[in-house]
Amino acid sequence: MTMIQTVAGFFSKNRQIMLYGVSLAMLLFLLKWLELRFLVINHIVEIYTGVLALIFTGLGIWLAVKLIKPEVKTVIVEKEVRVMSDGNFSVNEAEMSRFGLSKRELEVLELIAAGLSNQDIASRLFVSLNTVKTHSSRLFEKLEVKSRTQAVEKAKRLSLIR
Amino acid sequence: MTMIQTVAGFFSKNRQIMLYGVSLAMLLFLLKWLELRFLVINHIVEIYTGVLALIFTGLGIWLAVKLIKPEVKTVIVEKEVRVMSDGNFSVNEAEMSRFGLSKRELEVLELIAAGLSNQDIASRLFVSLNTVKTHSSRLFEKLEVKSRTQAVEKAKRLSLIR
DNA sequence: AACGAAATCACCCGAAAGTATGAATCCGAA
DNA sequence: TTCGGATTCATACTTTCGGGTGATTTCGTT
Repeated sequence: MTMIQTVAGFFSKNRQIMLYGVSLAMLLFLLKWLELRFLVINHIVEIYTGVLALIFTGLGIWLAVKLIKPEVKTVIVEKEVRVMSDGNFSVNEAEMSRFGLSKRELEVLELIAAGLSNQDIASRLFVSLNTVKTHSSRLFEKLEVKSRTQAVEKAKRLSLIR
Repeated sequence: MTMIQTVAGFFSKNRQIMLYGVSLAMLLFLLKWLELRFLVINHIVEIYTGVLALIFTGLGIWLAVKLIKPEVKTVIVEKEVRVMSDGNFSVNEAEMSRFGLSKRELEVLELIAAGLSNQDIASRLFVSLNTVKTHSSRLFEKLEVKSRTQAVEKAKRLSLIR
């Protein structure tokens, strides 16, 4: 902020200026009134000065409090966000050979795990339904399971598929 | 921090103080000049008041700046940190309600995912096969799938089950 | 007490899945 | 070239799954 802008900003705060003027006027009236009644003439200047000092010191403090910008402190908090394990690791080659699944059987297994029906898999692989059944039966034997759901469960558990 | 930076920082942080000081000096000069030419004794009170006002307003501001602790405004910025999921987090409650699965339906879903047949599930839950079929049918409707394998795939993908 | 959601069970039917057996073709290794 | 595994397909059969409908009971809420 430049000095020009500071000055402009100060004067743009009209309410403060108004308040300032009104306060001053009222004070002068009060002083005049007091002068006529109670205060002794030979101390009027000191009293006047003291009152002015107090008032304008207070005004200055009030202005400063209003104008000073709060210091901004930025705190960076690390927030843990759990994400799916990104599956970048490949399928378990060791377990792969252990069950002796053929390439085609593994392919069928993956499609079964994706939730496809045998007919869907047949269409996808351009083979007959019977072929898919044969493959699935054989891979069930090799995995020692009795249904496609068990096969998927075991295959995922052993990371044969992701 | 170097001396240059310190001084620069001081001036930048106390622009308002500087402004008041400069204004005061200029005003005094002006008054001296005016006193020598036009204004004399008959305006001394107003001038004195103005000068006092400026001085003590400046004093007030200076005091405030010196004594008042700057308000610290704390801004918290959350930074997301990706971590591998270790499977310890519970099922997704938000998605849970989205599908409106009942307690029993979720139970059946979990057993289906474990690879059990409907008959197995019936035995495990001590209910009839028909009951399991009803539950599974209803949960398939709610999950908008057509088979147990698809249900398992979707449920695991959405963390409805682990 | 009335209500609605949840849970339970039954029966029927068609579709899908799985088993068993046999067979043809292809392809890489011995 | 021969052999065996892999792949393909077929037919027949059994089991399981899933949809549809209807009914009863339980239980918490109003």
